[in-house]
Amino acid sequence: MRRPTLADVAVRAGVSAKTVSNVLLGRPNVSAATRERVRAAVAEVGYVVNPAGRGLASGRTGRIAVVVPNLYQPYFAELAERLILALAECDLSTTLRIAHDGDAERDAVLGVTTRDVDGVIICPHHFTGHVIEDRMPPRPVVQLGGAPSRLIDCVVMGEREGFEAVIRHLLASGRHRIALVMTGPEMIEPPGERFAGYVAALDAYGVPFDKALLAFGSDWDRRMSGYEAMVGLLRSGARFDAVACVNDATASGVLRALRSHGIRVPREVAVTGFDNTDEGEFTTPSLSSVSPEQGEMVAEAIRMLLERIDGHDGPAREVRTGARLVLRDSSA
Amino acid sequence: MRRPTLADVAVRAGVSAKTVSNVLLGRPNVSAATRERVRAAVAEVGYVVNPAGRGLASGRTGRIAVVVPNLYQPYFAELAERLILALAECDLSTTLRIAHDGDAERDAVLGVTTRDVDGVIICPHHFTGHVIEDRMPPRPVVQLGGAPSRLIDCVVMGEREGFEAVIRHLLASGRHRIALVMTGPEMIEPPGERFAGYVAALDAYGVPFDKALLAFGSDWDRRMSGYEAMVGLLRSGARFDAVACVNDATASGVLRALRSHGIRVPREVAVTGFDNTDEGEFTTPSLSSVSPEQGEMVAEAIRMLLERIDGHDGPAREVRTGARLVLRDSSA
DNA sequence: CTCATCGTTGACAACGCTGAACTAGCACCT
DNA sequence: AGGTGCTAGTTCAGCGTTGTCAACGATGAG
Repeated sequence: MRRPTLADVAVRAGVSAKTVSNVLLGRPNVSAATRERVRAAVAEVGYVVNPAGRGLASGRTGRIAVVVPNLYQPYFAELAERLILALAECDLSTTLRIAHDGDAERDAVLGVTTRDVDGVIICPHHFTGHVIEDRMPPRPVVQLGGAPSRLIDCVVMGEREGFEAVIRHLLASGRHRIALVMTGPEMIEPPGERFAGYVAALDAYGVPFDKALLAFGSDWDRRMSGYEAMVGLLRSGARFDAVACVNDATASGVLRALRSHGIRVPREVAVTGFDNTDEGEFTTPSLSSVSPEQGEMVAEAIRMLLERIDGHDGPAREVRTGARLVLRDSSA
Repeated sequence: MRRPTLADVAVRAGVSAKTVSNVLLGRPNVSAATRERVRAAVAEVGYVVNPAGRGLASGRTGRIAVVVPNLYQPYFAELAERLILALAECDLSTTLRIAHDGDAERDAVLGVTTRDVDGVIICPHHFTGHVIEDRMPPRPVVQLGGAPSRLIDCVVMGEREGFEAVIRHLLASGRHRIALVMTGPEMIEPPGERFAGYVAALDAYGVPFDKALLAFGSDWDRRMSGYEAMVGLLRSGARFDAVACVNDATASGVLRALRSHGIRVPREVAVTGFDNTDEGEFTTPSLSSVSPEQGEMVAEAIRMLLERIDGHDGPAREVRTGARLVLRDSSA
């Protein structure tokens, strides 16, 4: 029982294989009657295109590479899931690549490890457009989150605005010594989006910036990293009444550190996260956070990528999407 | 600047295209000298195979579909990540499919939604081999976790053994009224692996089984589900000194429910999870759990799948892998 | 009534690769 | 000398699809 081919459908419909192909590709210049006859024949013989054949003839694969640093971070897992489902809606299949470090991300963007695809959507961890220098990626690439560059289309989550909003919320509740738990010095210089939001909010309230309130974890999104950073800050003797964390996982570690030092949240110290992951609802106390509009981010990324694949040329674009403040017990 | 083809390499190396192909495929009947010459030529012209061409000619795609119910559960996210990386080691690319419900899982197994692949690895949520009845999948399929069936090769995580171990641990610490938080009645009838482990441990200690200690959540792995189940159990007035949960996420919700009712863990009630996700280290208190040997599971699944793709025929096989008890504060 | 035009369809040649079948050369045996 | 068996390599014909271009019939203008 061979799998039916275009030719089989063609015989059935009494037309040439090429006409069947045209119908399937939605090409113009096929009469409605023929179109209908072909569709019927396709259904009757149970035809499905062979992507290998199509790929060979057209030079396209119908596949998009989605590159994420890992899947254990809920933020990336959710983003990957949304991307896969949204791309499937567009009849595009997906190949997921895990890029553990900056080199792997660069290779994915430059097409070294992503050859068999029409385009790449990268959700970067370390990556910024700068690392590829002047080498243009051989295939369309869209960056989803992270720091934008002049080279690659980028969807920028409203990190700055979101982070500023959460800091303003803390300031408005009367807390003025707000510690900031980040991942590494590189988030300050060059200033990361979230750090910029922090500074902007302080400015708006006329609160002086105090370097002693910065704490750095060793690893971006491990809970342990937040724990270590918090312990370090407590040992330093710095005084603070709120802790803003760059993400929920870090905040989870911070909460644990505060608890183990007998500091009550939010009574003595308020804590906030970022990303609004599922977990935040179940920490003790539940965690205030900022929810990026992932649906919007994904839609924009796919739109831009498809335009590029369709041949759109021009300078790198930048689209900003929104973020929403989610208040829970940890900052009441 | 055309992308180089086999023919280009062949000219460069002074052999036929077929010989280059043979070298690339590691076929015998090529002298060491020729082999070396070809390799050099490949490197010089920067040749990379065109998977579409290869696929069309060979009938294989070099791609495996990995099917998971979602990515927001750390257990599946980690499994997917491991699978992707391990398959990449074997020069197999991966297409990740999200199958939200049993129908989607069945379609993936039966090849309806997974056409362009050489094989399928399914990490099931609802799926059991029975739903496909007598329809044989058109492509090799391996099931990773879940309930085995007579139809499909299956890697069974040592759920029964692992769950029995954690219950024995609770019993050994003197707790005899052990509540069990599960997802739905179907885990009891037909008996799920974890439920079987629970019963076996009770038997071994001569502790009578008490139906009043069973609690059911609405959803498999949502934290909220554990929360609701626990609240229900507390309202029922049942008395217990330990709660064993079918997974960490459920346990996280249970901890929250106990806390909000002022019940101290582990002083009054011990709590255990399953899966040993990262999160368990950061709950309050930290969560005792069972760690499945995912590395082993993944390796076995891939081995079986490759054997099938290589033409191995025969009845469905079943491989059991281990699980390891991880003790933390929640059951001290 | 003829000719140009337009919309529709078909013939054919790729696309890059591999399987099957074949050949040339050599060593070994009878 | 002639057959046999093996290795190293080649030739050729597709695999299923789409792009190019030519051919066709119908239509409308002159």
